[in-house]
Amino acid sequence: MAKGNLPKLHSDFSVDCVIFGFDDEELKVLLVERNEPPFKAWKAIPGNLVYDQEDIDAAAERVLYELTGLHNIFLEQFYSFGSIDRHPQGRVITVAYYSIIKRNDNGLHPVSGYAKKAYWWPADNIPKLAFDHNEIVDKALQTLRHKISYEPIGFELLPEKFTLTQLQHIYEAILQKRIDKRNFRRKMLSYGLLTELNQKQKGVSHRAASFFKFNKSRYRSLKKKGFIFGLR
Amino acid sequence: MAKGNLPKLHSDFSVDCVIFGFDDEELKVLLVERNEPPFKAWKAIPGNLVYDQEDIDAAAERVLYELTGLHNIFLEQFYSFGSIDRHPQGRVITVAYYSIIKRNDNGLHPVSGYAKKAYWWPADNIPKLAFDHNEIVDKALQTLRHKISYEPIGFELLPEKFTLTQLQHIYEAILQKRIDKRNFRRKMLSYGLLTELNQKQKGVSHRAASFFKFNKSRYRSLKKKGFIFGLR
DNA sequence: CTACTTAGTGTATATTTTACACTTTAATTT
DNA sequence: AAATTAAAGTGTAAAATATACACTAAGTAG
Repeated sequence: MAKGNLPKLHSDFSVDCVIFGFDDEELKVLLVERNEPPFKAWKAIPGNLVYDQEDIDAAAERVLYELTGLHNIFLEQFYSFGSIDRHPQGRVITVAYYSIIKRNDNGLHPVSGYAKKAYWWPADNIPKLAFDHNEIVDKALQTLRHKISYEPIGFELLPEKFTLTQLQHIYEAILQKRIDKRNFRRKMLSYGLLTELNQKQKGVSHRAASFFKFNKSRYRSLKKKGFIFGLR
Repeated sequence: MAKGNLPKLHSDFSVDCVIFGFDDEELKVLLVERNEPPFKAWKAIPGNLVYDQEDIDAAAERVLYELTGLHNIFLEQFYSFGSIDRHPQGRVITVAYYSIIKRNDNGLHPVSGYAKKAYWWPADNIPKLAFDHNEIVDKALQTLRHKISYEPIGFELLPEKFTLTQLQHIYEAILQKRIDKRNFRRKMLSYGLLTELNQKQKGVSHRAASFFKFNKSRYRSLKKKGFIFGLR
């Protein structure tokens, strides 16, 4: 695996997965503690080498599952990183994915051992990471921030039923700006894709908010006709 | 290189490059004729295996140079394709780039032999291509169509000096819709990024159009402040 | 029953987008 | 040299969208 003096016609490669979550306050990124020599550091979500029998999308799903115990999660490839010297152990090209998950209070259920030491970090305050992982997380963040302006990915961070205030907080956290409550609600409701449920919050010490759900299948059919769901 | 029965920890990989051009009428894609057995077909721009000593971006630039004789061209990675069976000769993951070039009447000056048989095809009428190259070209087109809505990539298809009508034709070709001339001009000029030159077309049998140039450095500084140049 | 906290709502103004048709200029034709 | 042809270049009104802004409603806690 060490770099040879003659060109080799193959390289190792891996998938990396940047995982975003939201805790009702701010956007978070899941980072794992790297304990292997030669140094100890945080790193972005583990890459995994990909095997010959596995599509890269499937490899990314596997990595995500091993870390979180979750299946059927929003997961999208966003860039591949291939500088010669990006990895100290030799040439490793990585195909990077980002994932957006709903954080529930049960926490994560990692399947494999290496994923045990994973913690959420504020997206706007990422520590120094191993290798080129800061670059990867940055690009994932850029992608997420851009994407929310033309696709309804905010809902991926929320449970099935959510309040408009929760949704607004997500847009504010991702777009990094304050949004007017009335204008936000008007805009979101104008698309006709949110259904108000006959349910309200319980146990809150103030007026209870209505729950809504997002009509995903209706969105998909509108999207085919050129409709854009987004907010700048 | 054939698929083994046991997992291998590496795979071959390549870069592919989808090249767009514009001939004052429509958007074109450069395709090369594939003559190697076992079959003959058009394919998207040649992938090339990447060597251990080469960054993937550099490899893409090299491929582009070999095909066109051009350097310093718009070139951007957009997706990686890694299905197990995408290539008949075994597992090859490819990092795909798209490029936008100015077509001048000199034509192309391919450097390497394999690129001699390259022809421009209308982007909306691509023939059946080898491997998964139709998928790759489709995704490149989607990327281009999306990108033009928030970045001034149209200028990459034009010479230094261009008329507003040329520019409009590019937007129409890429966005696949008619645009009102007055509204288009007003919008484009409103950004303050086009400088009208003291030069006009010559030898045209109608009123001669003014030439303009695009102020790229000014655009870059505006972009840093959050400015978006685009058209939907 | 009072205080506290967040949910929920309307309107006026500014900005942006859209739709639309004629005059100007240069070369070519007669 | 006058008429024809072809694309360049230009303004305005209406519609749609985005923005700015402040109070009332409802539920809980004390």
